[in-house]
Amino acid sequence: MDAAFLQSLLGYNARRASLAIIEQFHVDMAKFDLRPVDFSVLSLIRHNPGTTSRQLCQALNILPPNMVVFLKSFEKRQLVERAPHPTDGRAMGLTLTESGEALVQAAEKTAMDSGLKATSGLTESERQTLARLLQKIYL
Amino acid sequence: MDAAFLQSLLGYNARRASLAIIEQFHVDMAKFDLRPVDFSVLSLIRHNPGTTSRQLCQALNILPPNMVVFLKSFEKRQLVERAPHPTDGRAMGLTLTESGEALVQAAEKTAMDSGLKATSGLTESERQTLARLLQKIYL
DNA sequence: TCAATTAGTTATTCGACATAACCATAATCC
DNA sequence: GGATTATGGTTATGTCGAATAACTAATTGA
Repeated sequence: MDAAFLQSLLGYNARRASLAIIEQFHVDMAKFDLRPVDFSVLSLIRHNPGTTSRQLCQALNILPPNMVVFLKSFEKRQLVERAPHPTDGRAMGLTLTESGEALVQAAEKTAMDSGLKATSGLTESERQTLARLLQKIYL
Repeated sequence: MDAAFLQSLLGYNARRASLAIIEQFHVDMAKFDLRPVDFSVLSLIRHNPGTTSRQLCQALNILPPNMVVFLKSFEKRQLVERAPHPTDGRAMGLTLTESGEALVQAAEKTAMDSGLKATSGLTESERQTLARLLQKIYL
């Protein structure tokens, strides 16, 4: 099958590569029962304690109704706590629980390893180049 | 919002970048009424006339039941023709119709332009580096 | 020859993502 | 200060792409 033309398109390559990396990610994250989007949300809460649902939505391009579902499941799993926001009576400040902190810390370590595994054909310098070029596209 | 950790992950960058490119692609392809997957299928048929549904499925990682739906719509739009396969009585050989050929040819031109537009912050040499590194991941 | 495999199809399900409508609080502006 | 508008959050629902199960017809091969 001649796929030379498709392979000349950056979008095609970006999509195939990101699918490959995410598939590896999915496998490695299974032990934490976290999907990529779950991990992204939790990691952002970890590094931005007290953040609001709305801020997470903006950062990750997720719509509020869907975020509600994620946060509910995190609360049920006792990974995240919601406290009244100090200055905005409508909002809730989000923080990790102690067990959430432990889980996300371990998951972040796994996430880094997973990325290395998925790009084992690249040198460290190539990885940095790749990350830099990708960020130039979407940032 | 501090997203520094997520941005250090290749998978996160790859996903965000591919979404950005594909969004542009979607906009530019609207005039042909083709989604990215439609375009991929049609382009592969163009460059592999007589190919079978199964081969397309393998090349694009699409499951057969879903491919059936795509091909049906292409046939209805008179972009693709199905002929009995010369050697395998179960299979059908796929080719573009005359109007399909014209449409895909124009769409391929648009696809290349769209990729350039989505990566306008990159130099041509950076684009080539990016494509090469991405292919090292998924091929 | 006959069991196992393969190409293609139908019907259905699952899951990610989007829309519409709503409540409570905040901010804005006469 | 009070009415209006905007915003954070939520519920219910819809849409669409992707996956599963089950089937027919044709091929392969032991």
